[in-house]
Amino acid sequence: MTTRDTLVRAALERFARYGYLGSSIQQIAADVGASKSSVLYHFDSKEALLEAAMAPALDALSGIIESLPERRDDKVAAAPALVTGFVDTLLQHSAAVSIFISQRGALQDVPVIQRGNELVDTIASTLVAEAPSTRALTRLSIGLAGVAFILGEALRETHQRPDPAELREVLIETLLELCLPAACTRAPQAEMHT
Amino acid sequence: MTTRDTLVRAALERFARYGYLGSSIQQIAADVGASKSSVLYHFDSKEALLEAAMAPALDALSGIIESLPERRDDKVAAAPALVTGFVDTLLQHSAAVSIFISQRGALQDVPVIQRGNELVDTIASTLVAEAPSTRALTRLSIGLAGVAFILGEALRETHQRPDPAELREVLIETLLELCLPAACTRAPQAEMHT
DNA sequence: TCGACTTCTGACCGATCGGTCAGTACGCTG
DNA sequence: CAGCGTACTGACCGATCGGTCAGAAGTCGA
Repeated sequence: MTTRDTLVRAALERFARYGYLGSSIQQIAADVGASKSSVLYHFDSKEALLEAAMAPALDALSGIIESLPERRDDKVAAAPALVTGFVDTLLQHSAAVSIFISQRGALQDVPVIQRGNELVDTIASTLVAEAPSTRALTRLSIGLAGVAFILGEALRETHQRPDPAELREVLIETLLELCLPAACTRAPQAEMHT
Repeated sequence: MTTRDTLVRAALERFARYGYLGSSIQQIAADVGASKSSVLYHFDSKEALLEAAMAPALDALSGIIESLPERRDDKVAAAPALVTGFVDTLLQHSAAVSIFISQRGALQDVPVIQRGNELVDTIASTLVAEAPSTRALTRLSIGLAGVAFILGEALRETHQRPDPAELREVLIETLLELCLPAACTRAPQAEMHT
């Protein structure tokens, strides 16, 4: 593995755990036994390092939504496979996903974050294209943000690590449940109208 | 309104929007037309300012879980009212909730964040006391994190602001759905075992 | 052996950070 | 008026930040 790749991995972990603003180039360099100058030799700036670290995840998600419009037959039937692939991609890039979800507010001026925002907008508008109700959009947001949060939580060393396979199944199932319109009615609906 | 209260409000908004590490005392002071020294006169440190800003939200949530063990009759029947009160509290303190959820990783050494962590642990263990399965816990986490994310998103000026009343209902309904064990079986379960 | 290129480093720079401190303006009480 | 506590400020401090730069060390082909 090249020094550059090592730095990207270290940066990804640091940024996910302590935040982009909470991580210094010095610390990332120390993590891999290099100097701050070495980091700035491989990457033009701290932002460039963040971009290099986030790029694979963004590319993977871009790939998913590009191959999306092909299957147009039955949305409900296609949903499980779609959500499964989506969750697997999120799991593969959990650190980057966690960085994006929890820090996109503070980093709204960073280009790579803006690219992520556009990507999310595309996903959202695609998934709820035919029923862009506030309700559907909100449920989808809860699902995506919740899943991303779990991903970020899973890569911390505290608490016990859940079984990855079981986690994957629960994520897929829950996201699917939030994504599809509620087919079966809930029993007690509280005192809400509807 | 006293200068102190004004500063707390400004800090809450800054911290939620740009992150604790992304906000300087100088900026918060400028938001209210005061000087940096004035901020440090009212609060011993930047951490103390964060604590003062988060305290009302943490106190409110503490109040909720303290009044929890009283109703022990039927968990399922009590859930709607409980979740409703919970969501309303989160809505009242949306900025603080957003700060906590998205920055608790980067601020894990800050005492007020640790207090929040303990609070969340208490809530989680209380809500899934009788069925502490990974599944139930994960679903609950997704719901809480998702709702908190929506809250943080709602207080940004970008995009259109959704109808508060409708948002509240969707949040309650969705959280309730994720909280209660799935009473009715989903139709297509994909190619997962189980 | 001699450059040329890549990789990497320590020294250094200006800016900004959180925080300290001496001092000022003001209102109240005696 | 004097004295005192509250509210507030500008000047200043050390530390750390991201980033620049000149140069050292190694490799490689001519």
